[in-house]
Amino acid sequence: MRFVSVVPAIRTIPGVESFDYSISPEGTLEIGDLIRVPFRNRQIPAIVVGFSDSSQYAAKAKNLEDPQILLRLGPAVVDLLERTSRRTFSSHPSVLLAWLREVPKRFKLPPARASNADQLGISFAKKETRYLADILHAQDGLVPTASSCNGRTLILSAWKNPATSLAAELGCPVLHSDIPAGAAWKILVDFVTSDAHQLVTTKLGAWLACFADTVLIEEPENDDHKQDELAPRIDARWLVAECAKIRPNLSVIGFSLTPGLDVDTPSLPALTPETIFETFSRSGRSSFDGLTASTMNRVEEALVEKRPVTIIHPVRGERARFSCSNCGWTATCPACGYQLGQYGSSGLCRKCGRKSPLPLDCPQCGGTDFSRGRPGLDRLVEQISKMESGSTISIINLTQAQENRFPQTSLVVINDAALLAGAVEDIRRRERLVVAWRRLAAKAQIAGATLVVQAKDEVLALCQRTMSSEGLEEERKLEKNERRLFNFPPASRLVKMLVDGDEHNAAALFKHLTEAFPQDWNISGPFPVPYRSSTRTPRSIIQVTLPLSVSEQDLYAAFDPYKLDAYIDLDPIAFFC
DNA sequence: AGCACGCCGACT
DNA sequence: GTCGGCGTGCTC
Repeated sequence: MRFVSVVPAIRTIPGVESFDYSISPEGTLEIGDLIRVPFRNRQIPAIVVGFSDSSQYAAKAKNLEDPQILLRLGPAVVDLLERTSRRTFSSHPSVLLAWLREVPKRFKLPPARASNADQLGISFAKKETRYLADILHAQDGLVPTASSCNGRTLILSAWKNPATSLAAELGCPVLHSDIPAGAAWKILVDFVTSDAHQLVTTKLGAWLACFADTVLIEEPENDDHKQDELAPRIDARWLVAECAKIRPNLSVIGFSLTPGLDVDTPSLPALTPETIFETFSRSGRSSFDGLTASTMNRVEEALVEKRPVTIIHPVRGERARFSCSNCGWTATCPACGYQLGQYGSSGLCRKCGRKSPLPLDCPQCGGTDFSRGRPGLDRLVEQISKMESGSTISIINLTQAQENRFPQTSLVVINDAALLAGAVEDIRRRERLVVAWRRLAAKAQIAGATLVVQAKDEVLALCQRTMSSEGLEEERKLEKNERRLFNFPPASRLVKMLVDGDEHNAAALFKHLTEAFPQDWNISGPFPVPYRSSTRTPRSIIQVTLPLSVSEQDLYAAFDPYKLDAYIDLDPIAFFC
């Protein structure tokens, strides 16, 4: 009797890792073949991971007669699957499901063999990151590099829209979460079976690095390369690096604007767009909410010169909060307790997204003036539309600012640069702000645009400073020093554990960890996650800080026993929440 | 009998 | 983490 072990593309808890089926001895299956297997009363895609003459499930094993091979993915994928499962503490099947998502029920493609150039014995693989102000179009930027690459090239972009425009520019397909299953499958098969091909993908296609000769990573410093939902939390950058360990012939080139704190680099690109720094002050207000008088002068000048004007307004809706200007009462979400933003005439929870009505007058003092909260984008749009030639001004939110290019020679206004980093308080806040700010400044520079930056003095100083190489270097030193002081990455290693259930649950695990882990590992928590929508169970966070000297192997061994009790994140992108 | 619902073990 | 089998209890 001969058996094949497969990893099916389904969600399972850690521990349910593979399933055995009986096969005929003269079958042609190979490790890494993607097939369909009968599972319960369905046929589901699964990858072949091993063969054996015996199985502890022999009694249950169903027989695979003439299994249809969908795609020969090969052993590198199985290796990467194994490593990813180990690192993310999620099961092999769950990781495979995250990679394949949905295999269309019917597709008319002959069984094809995925390949890469490994067998050619090429060994001049590059591993480098280039620091450039114009990461796409500089002489050694991403686009010229992609065009000059031989073989198969995978291009990783952190966001859908930039990925799409990059693909259009390169004339190649794009893969992201909004591509329908059938089309996505075809793109995937095309990429892994053709000899010379380019593909732009967001994080969900990062595992295709198994089949690339070169991987190009846009903005490797950007945390949006990581899938930060619950499970599996996969970092596309880690996946590519791991793939390069499995396949030494893989070239990996990053194109970066602002190096991460964990890398040492001699060259920090300076940014030189035309920039006007506008400090907020009481006297300088204009009649437009959130814009200073001097900013509005610039806007009017630009309109006269017929230059396009873009205002980036990072507060969505009508107001950031619905708050009484008399007594300070603030509307909160009845479901989760988080602050409500004002969207039109109703309240919208910024945490759980629930809509709820807003009172006409303050339930605490009876006041009717709710103009205390910061004015939002919708409000500004309305005010601007009343202005003469206001219709030619485009007002965009942070996501749009992040994903779109600016028009040539335009005037770009950012209302409160401090909000570029998002609203979450975290020790990484300043780092994120610098990354986001430099990204914005680079885009203005590339477009030949003038940038008007509004913020309070302290933020303006940070922005101004980090445009130059020396200023950025100084900021990096400061930041690294602070991390050392407070014992945060990259000075030490931080592991985040998310525990579901009531606080006793988390407290019990915490107590257990303090006894099980070495003395010099610092365990803190459990911190309850403050705002959860009412339908969800409570959740707590435990943080473990440990020395950088601990090996990967020891790390895996230490945390593996707890993978059923908590979601474990070995490289969290948010340190506090 | 027909159907909705909830529990609990099995999935190969 | 799901699925589905089975028991329960309600309705036609």
